[in-house]
Amino acid sequence: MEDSVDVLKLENQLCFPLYTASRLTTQCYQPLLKELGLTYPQYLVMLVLWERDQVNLSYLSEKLFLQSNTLTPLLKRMESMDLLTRDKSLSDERSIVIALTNKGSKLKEKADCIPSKIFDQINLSKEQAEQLYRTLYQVIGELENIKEKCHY
Amino acid sequence: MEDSVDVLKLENQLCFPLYTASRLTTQCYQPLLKELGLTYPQYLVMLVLWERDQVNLSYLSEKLFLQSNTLTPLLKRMESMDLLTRDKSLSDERSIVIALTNKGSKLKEKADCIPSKIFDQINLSKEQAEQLYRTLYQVIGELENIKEKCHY
DNA sequence: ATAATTTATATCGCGCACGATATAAGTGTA
DNA sequence: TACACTTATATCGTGCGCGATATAAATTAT
Repeated sequence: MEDSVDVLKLENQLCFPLYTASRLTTQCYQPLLKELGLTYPQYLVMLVLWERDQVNLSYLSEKLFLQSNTLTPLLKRMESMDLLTRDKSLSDERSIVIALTNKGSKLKEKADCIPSKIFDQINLSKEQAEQLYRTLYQVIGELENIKEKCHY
Repeated sequence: MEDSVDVLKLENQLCFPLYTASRLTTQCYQPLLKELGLTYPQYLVMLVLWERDQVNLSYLSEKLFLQSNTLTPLLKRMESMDLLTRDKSLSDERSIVIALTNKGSKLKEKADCIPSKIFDQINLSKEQAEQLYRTLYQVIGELENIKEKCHY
């Protein structure tokens, strides 16, 4: 970041390359995920469910930093794709349980090769990637903290 | 990034925190940009135009890594907000010239305080921010290169 | 026990973002 | 010169993503 008089120059913004890198990486996923019939946000949902099946919407919301207004339609589409089911929880009727179908579970095998293919395209060294990872989660932590404070 | 057997664990993905940090930072802009009547992508367009007025759509496309299918409606809305004008180029009728209005130009003054406010929220050290910036542009460079190659 | 408050999720409206495609103008080749 | 090809932008359809709000169930307070 150059010491520039004009703070409003595009090249002096930190969030713009963040936004752009995010979009470009998501684009890289598209052809790979197309073979699985998934969009990138759907893929993220699957990652969570492959790791822990039968969760409520809040759990997905917490893990993915996405709200129900985004997740509800997204999960509905995935249900219609027979990847998962959405049922009311027995212990709390306001809550829904999201569970993988067999088809949804089996999709994991096809997804196995994706992370390394993406990583190859990004072409960062392992050290750079780790540093980037840590910084990004630091930013996320900061912004999540701010968000929680704003609720009071 | 942990050495984990399961490459498909959410915590082992690099692009997910990238995606999330991008979304969260964009959210931070919202209340600030709301006062200017702008969305984040519109703000980016303004950054480019404040720096260099009277450009064609391709220029914006190149600078912002956004395509015409995104930019055309976005610019149209900004034209209707009287921030800019879109006119056919005299030298090439396929091309349009996007120029700031007085209202659009003056908005820069109100935007002046935004970058520092955002930077404060992110709360990275200057060194961390610079490192992040460099790495992000490195990723962008890599992925843009791949994209250009895929056109052949 | 009842009312007030909170919580889990859904709905609504709008602005992107993007793959695919269309349209018209400009350029290159035979 | 005419045709083939390329280019600049627009259109189309779909899936998010998000601020704002609604609905119903659960919890808390009185």
